[in-house]
Amino acid sequence: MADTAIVSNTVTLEPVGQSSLTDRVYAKLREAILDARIYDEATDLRLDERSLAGQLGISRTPVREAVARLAQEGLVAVVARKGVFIVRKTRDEILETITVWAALESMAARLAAELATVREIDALKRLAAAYDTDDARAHVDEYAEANIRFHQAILEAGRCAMLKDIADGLLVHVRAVKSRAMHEADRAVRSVADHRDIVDAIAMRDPDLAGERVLKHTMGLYDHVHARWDEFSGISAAAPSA
Amino acid sequence: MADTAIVSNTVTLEPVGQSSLTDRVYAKLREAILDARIYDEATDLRLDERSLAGQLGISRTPVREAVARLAQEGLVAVVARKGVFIVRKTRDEILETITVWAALESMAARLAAELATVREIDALKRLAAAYDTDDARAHVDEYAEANIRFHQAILEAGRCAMLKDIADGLLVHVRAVKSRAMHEADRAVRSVADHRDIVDAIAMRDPDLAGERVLKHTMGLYDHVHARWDEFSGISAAAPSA
DNA sequence: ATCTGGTGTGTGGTATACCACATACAACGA
DNA sequence: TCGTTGTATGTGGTATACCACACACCAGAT
Repeated sequence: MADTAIVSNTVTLEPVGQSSLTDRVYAKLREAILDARIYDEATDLRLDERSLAGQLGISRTPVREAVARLAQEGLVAVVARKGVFIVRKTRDEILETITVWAALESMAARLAAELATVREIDALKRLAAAYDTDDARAHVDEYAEANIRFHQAILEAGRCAMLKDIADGLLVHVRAVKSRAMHEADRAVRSVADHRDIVDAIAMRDPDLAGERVLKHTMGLYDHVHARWDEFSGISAAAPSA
Repeated sequence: MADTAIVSNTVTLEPVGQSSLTDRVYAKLREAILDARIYDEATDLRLDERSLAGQLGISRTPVREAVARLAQEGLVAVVARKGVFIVRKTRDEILETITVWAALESMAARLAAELATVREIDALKRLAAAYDTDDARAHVDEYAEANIRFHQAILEAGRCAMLKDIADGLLVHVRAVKSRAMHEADRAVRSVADHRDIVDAIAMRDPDLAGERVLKHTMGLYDHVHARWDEFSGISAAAPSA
């Protein structure tokens, strides 16, 4: 009965962990799918609601709601009376995703050119300069991560939460492709140069230029995937296969 | 036992109404919210899962799943142990929505300039020419609908389903604002002119120009809302109040 | 008259049971 | 041997029951 108020009432105490089971399951599943090397052939694409509920020690209900969210997000597809399957996007879907991503990030760059603080621009400069062309060539996987962070930073500098949220939703699908494409040496090199140009445009406070450069940069990835999709069969986030 | 196959087996029979209850409830609720004049003050923002289930003659489960989808879409907000509420977007959220919309449609216009068929371009021309400035001024509400159709057509001409899907999701929130803004005579007039320019750019097969014009056009709406939000209090889709 | 505390009621959250259908496989017939 | 058909089993879809908490309201004390 006591201990409801541990301290004097004038203190604003923590809003308490309000996350529902559904939320936590959703986050867990999403993370699991994310580093599950989706595009790694032979990865089990199947999810079983009952089995998941069992493993997590909860009922099917929150699992189902979490799965439903993943489904709307396009990460999984649920087929009545057949099962829940992790979605492996087709070439065309990946291309569409890249297109949307380009649209969003380009707009963010425009906004960033107008709104970014000098502090943010400095941060961008640092991110863009962290790897020179040789570094990028040498530590490709590491650079791929830095690359993602750079683009995230631009999205954030745009100060439009919705822009970033939608882009984040697509990130899962773009990530693997991006890191894979990065393995072509010339692409990593070009990426470093492009990033520098993009930051320059933002620093010059030129929205049109910034937007255009981001657009061309991302559509470069589009062209790359468009031309060489077949080589992407069986890609994975980090692929150690003997 | 019989009547499983009504006709001979070589006939591919209809895929049957495969929509689940959840899907239908989702569609119904979405539609209901859409023409519920969300931004009409005094509209009841509350949704009751049990009551809805009762009205529809089904259990809470599909209703909950439908509500969850609407929630992720941002149309409603569910608060634990308090209720489900239709979301009335704030000024800043509307502005963000317009921004994202601009990004998507601008990209669609770029693509349309490259990919649209002559037939599609003709259709766009017709949509843009259907109302001249006087018509637009005279039949504002009617024109507002035509306006939406024009923008939808551009999204479609881009041949990027994902672009259009995401934009459709935002449409609900943009719609009311757009039709309201249209009531300022000069905006309707400018809109007609802008549309013509946009189609021209697409017809000229100039992606950069098309993208830029759509961007400026939509950001015009942004500026308008930015400057005159207060007058939007209590807007509605079609407001007949005595 | 005002404040305090308990209690009733309604909400979304969760657990559980059952359903209809899809699938695989075994049993049977030609 | 091959094809057909019945049947067992597993899946997501739906219905239902119960829970914990939020909130409003009222009784009692001050």
